Amino acid sequence: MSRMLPWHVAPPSGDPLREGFFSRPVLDVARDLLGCRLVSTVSGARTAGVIVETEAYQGADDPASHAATRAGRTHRNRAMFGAAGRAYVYRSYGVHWCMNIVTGDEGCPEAVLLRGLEPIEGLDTAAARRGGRRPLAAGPGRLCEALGITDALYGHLVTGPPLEVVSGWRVPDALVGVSGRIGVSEAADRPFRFYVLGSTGVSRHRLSAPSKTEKG
DNA sequence: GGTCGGATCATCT
DNA sequence: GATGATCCGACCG
Repeated sequence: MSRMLPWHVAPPSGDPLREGFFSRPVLDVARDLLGCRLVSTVSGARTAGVIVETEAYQGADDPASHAATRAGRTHRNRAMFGAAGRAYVYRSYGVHWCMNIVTGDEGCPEAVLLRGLEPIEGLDTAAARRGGRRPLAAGPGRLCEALGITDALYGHLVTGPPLEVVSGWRVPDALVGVSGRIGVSEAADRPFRFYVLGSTGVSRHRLSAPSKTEKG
């Protein structure tokens, strides 16, 4: 069941976000990214969608993060330690690309995983990239496929082409859902996932995630 | 409607 | 050598 949302009735408008938007605490950025647009220009094709689901990964103390203390700084996660506003793209399960935006202060490895969006521009291109499969961009792997995001964009700033985040509508608190994180085996219960209630771009996933707190 | 197993490989131990 | 911030198709009801 989908809800009527602002971008369904009003033409998109807004300006590219600046790096200052991203050099804030990761939870603030994750929440405020809802309603913004992600625009990619890859191989001459422009595709865009409204961000409707995000997940925060909070620094070295976060055991679910690729940059947890256990792992430390590696070749893969080096972008997370860099300046805010850059893309951290990685390969998931050897199959999919997933994209984060680095937040916070340089040296502090925080990032927001983009988990879902509602495509609003370049729908034909996105559908072709997805081989016609639906949903188009609900879920981090699908999102990257629909927008043509690969590791070619690793470390790129997201403040201008080929990949940029544009301000959109401030999603009211009443429409923002908060939950634990999906697919992680540790600290999954931290309320670091943000999504737009009623949006078709929010990923569906298996219920009854295994509880990590159970003990003998 | 739902639940389940396999794909597939860069990365890290 | 094991793991994983996922997705898809098969199968069951």
